[in-house]
Amino acid sequence: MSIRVVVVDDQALVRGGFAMVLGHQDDIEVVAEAGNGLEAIEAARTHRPDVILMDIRMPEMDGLEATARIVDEANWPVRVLIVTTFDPDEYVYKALRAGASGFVLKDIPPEDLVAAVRTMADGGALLSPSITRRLIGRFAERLAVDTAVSHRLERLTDREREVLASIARGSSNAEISDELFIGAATVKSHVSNVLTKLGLRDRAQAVVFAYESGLVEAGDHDIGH
Amino acid sequence: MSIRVVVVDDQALVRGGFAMVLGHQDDIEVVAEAGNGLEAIEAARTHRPDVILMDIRMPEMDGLEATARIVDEANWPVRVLIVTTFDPDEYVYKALRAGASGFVLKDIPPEDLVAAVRTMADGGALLSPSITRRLIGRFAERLAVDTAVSHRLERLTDREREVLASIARGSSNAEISDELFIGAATVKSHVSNVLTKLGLRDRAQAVVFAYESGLVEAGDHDIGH
DNA sequence: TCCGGTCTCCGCCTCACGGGGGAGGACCCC
DNA sequence: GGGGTCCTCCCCCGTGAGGCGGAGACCGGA
Repeated sequence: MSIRVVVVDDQALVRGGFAMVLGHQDDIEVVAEAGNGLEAIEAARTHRPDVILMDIRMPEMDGLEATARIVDEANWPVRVLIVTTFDPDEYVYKALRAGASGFVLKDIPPEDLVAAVRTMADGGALLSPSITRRLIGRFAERLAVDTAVSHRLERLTDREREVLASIARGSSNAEISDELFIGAATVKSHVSNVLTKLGLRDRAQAVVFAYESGLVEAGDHDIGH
Repeated sequence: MSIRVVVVDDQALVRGGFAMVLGHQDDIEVVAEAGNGLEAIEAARTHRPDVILMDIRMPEMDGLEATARIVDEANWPVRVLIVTTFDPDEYVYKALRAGASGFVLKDIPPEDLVAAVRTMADGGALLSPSITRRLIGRFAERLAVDTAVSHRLERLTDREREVLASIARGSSNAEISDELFIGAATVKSHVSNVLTKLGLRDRAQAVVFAYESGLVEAGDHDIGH
């Protein structure tokens, strides 16, 4: 069972180059090529490939939009590898958001591209080193901020941190009282202490602090209904 | 100029294997080996390598602690590649937090390890495909949440979104009034509308919403002084 | 033994906050 | 012209929130 690939790029030359490199591999078969997003969707429907090499800048419909639609409607495990000349952050995030599983630059060595396709077919994900670096950078940055600010968190007692966590969920004093099984007056004491120790004015600022300090993280809990 | 590498692992056999694979490359030179974190720090100081292959689980001092100290005190561009048998999330994040630039599993094919070392030396970063995938997953997840909740944001007028953004910075009504050059009464109107439209109770919950919806992101602005 | 920290709780006081309801002006579209 | 939305501003009113001071109980260390 070879890996079935569709190559999407508006430049026939580039498309041909990729197809040739991949086609020469025993375990890879280029089943179709497409010159824009619409053709890509059509090709995906018809051939149900394992992997799609997708350019971003194309006429008619760009690769991001096409990726989103293909991933959305596909009922088989298709994986999209974005292959582009440009690498601005926005493209990467949009691509990942659209459902792409990989993102590499066109200057990638042929053997690496082949390896990338195999990785994708195996269910893995892959980013260009420079892009991976930025992703890591983002994470490391956030974590660094976390550690820096968490010093102030240490000044709080365990109970006060619990109260702060409740505040950060949007709880009122009465709700915190229920959540922690303590009296309303006690909650007020704790809240006052938290605000004083952290140099904050009100619970809204406490929520900001909780998020910025990493005590809670966006996505930790649901909002609304 | 060959790439100078230090290999750190408590198992001599593993260490030897890595050293042999890397040593056979023309452009890579293994300048030292270490059996635990303390030795790693010492070796890093002495040899000032370009890349350090670092195991995590080791006696005396583990690889994460050693990585943190080395990266912290190094005044040359050293890059640490974590090479481990285990891949739980926590390790990855701790490693990146400690300052590692890469994270791969020990079952990596030799040629890939060599490529990884070269990537690191070039200033790139690298994660195992499975780990990259999870990183991407996290991002995609967050972005998905972003889009889902941002629908509700669209119900707000431009001015109301501005007010919400101010609330999310921890501003009081009076401060928002100054920031937006509008009267205090106007601010109250906007705040009321925001809360009503979003189904929230008070400004604290509005802050939570702002973070969870992606309107603001942790790290967007400073907190405290 | 006493001291300090923590957790618990009680008043009292002030006020910013938020709800309700209303109103005028600017703009746009039919 | 009329209807719609948005931004602006006003008053009244109730209450949750936060500051301040005090207090009893527990526990661990000096």
